[in-house]
Amino acid sequence: MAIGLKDIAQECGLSAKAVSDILNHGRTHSYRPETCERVQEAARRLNYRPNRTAQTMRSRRTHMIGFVAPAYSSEGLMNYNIHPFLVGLSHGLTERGYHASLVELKELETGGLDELPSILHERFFDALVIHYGLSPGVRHLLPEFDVPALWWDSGVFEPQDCLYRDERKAGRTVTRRLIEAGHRRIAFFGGHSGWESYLAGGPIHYSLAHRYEGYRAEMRAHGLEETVITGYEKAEFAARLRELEPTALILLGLGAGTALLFDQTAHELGWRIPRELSLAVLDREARLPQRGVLVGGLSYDRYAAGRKAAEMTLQTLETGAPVPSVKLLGDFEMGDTIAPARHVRADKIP
Amino acid sequence: MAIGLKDIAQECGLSAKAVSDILNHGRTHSYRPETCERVQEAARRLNYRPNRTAQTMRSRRTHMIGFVAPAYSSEGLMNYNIHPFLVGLSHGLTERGYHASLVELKELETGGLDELPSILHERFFDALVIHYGLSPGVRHLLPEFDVPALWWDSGVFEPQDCLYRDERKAGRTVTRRLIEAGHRRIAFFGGHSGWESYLAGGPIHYSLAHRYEGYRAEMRAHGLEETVITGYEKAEFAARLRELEPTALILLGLGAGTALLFDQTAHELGWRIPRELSLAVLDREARLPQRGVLVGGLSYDRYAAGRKAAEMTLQTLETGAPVPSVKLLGDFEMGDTIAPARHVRADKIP
DNA sequence: CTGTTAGCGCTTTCAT
DNA sequence: ATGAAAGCGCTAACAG
Repeated sequence: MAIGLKDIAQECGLSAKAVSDILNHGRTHSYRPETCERVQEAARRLNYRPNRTAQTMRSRRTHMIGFVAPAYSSEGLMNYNIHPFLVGLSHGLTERGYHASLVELKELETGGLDELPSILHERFFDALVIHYGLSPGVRHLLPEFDVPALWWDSGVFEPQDCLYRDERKAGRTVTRRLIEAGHRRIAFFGGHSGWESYLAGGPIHYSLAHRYEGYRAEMRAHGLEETVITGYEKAEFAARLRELEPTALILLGLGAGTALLFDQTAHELGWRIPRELSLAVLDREARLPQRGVLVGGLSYDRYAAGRKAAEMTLQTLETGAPVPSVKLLGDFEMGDTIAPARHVRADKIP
Repeated sequence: MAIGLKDIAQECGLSAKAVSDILNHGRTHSYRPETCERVQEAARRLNYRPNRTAQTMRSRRTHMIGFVAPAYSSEGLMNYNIHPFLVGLSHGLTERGYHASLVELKELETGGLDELPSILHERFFDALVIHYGLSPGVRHLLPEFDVPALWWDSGVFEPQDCLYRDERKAGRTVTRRLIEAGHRRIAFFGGHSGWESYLAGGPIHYSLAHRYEGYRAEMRAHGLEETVITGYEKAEFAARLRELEPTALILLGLGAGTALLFDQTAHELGWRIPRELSLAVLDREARLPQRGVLVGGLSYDRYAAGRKAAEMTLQTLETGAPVPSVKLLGDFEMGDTIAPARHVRADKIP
């Protein structure tokens, strides 16, 4: 049987209250140093461990924060972007004695919710941090919880309790920086299949839509025309590059496979990156090790965002009131893949 | 005030026991259907929510699994590899009503532990899954917990309660496949700085050391000599390639920046990937979207590993006994970056 | 400074 | 089939 406060109390001939004060609340000043000594010695000797659950039951605080995110299909690919946020969140919470716990939400094809995990109904978490993938409006599919909730990158934009990167501004910023560097034929690379359906009017994660909208708005503001390239098929990609002759490509992000595709295709056309073709990403994860060629574009420091989320959550918990929403924006870097458009042939400038 | 069992009981003129049976245990068969109906209706109407903490207190089970990992320095870069494992773990646990909670361990420079987070002392987690980054032997720095613990990729190799990929075999497998494809001059690319200190006898994560050992052993078994290339500086890297003229490079992994470095340097030498230079990674994360050029090598399905960890943990919890350790190994794929060494000049074969 | 009492919300006997 | 009562380990409130 586990050792409890009572056992220590009995051992020392004290009340459980005294032992609780001394061991779990550091209220040693209320007792004789000698008493404290004796209690601590007994606790060590009997290997006393406080029972967090019992403490929770009295204090009504679990010190647990639920990180709520859509479940990943077991066969599906995953979104690594969540990781730095989660680490930042956990880091910020841990410093204050809180912990983050994962809660998966089953999303339906329709964008609705199947059923909420029962733990969300069980008065367990002190607060929730929600990362919900789908389009705005989804918020109202989730019931009102009686705990504070912070919405991160969830397509929820309200004056309070929201945290997100300004993706429209991200799109505009990268586009503007390229234009400032002399680029005129700037194409948007929306690689994966969801993109084509989006351009045809279908749904897509708000962040991607906003980035594209920002790109388009900035292009138009400069009297330039937007162009989109989709698909990863090499021959097709090469043909499209030859046809459009862009001097810069705006990318959602860049992995090894796509980097090789771009570099190899560029070489086939006799181009070099970045001399004849600049690559600018909209989402360079700030805490991912950057090795070799530095990919240019706008960063997103999700680790910092996670820490911010922790801070906001703890503040809400402390004050009992909502916190003002926070908008994030990354830093732009030219890196090794963005160069001024010195080599644009004059006849190609619109 | 929150609605409890008692309130429902009072509302329905029943005992708390009856309400508990009906609402939280599905023991409806012991009561009149009409009674059950009334209770459920009242629960809905009064918005009754079970209190998980109180349930836990009685059952002595929190249904929480601690995922214990070293804390990341707030400024540092992070190891994304943990993510798919964590998602897999959470996925496997969620299906059975368990949840994963993050616990960060403060690591000292010396490889020891500063202090354990207090939650590990508070009888909170039903079990732990530990991912400990440092060298073997560290296990004994952690105290014996009175809960089951599973060690993932922690440099702990015992017959029970361990889960890890066989990294020596990984090194051998990739090397062997390249040799079978006709390669003879196969260099090991240990990019980052930790590598040079390792070769000089310093410490490094066991998985990297094992991979290199596997490579070396397989090379020697075929009468071939190991060679190592380190560093990401382009000119130096190009010079080293020209000097060694390897037909294949074994990499720990491959990101966009390194991919560009390799492709651009290869082109400078007049080589093409994979025609004159194959790239084989030891650690291709299986659930990361593969787009564009498919990077060849050995995969590591950390998502599956996480699910396995969940399965093992739940089994331990069920049986109360340790589980046999499990060794993983990935799948080898040629991809688009590995080709047979058809173009090796005869005079260069050792 | 220290002890006593009364719960937190639920579940588990045990009795009816 | 249903109810009464005890108690999980801890702490807040109150006494002295």
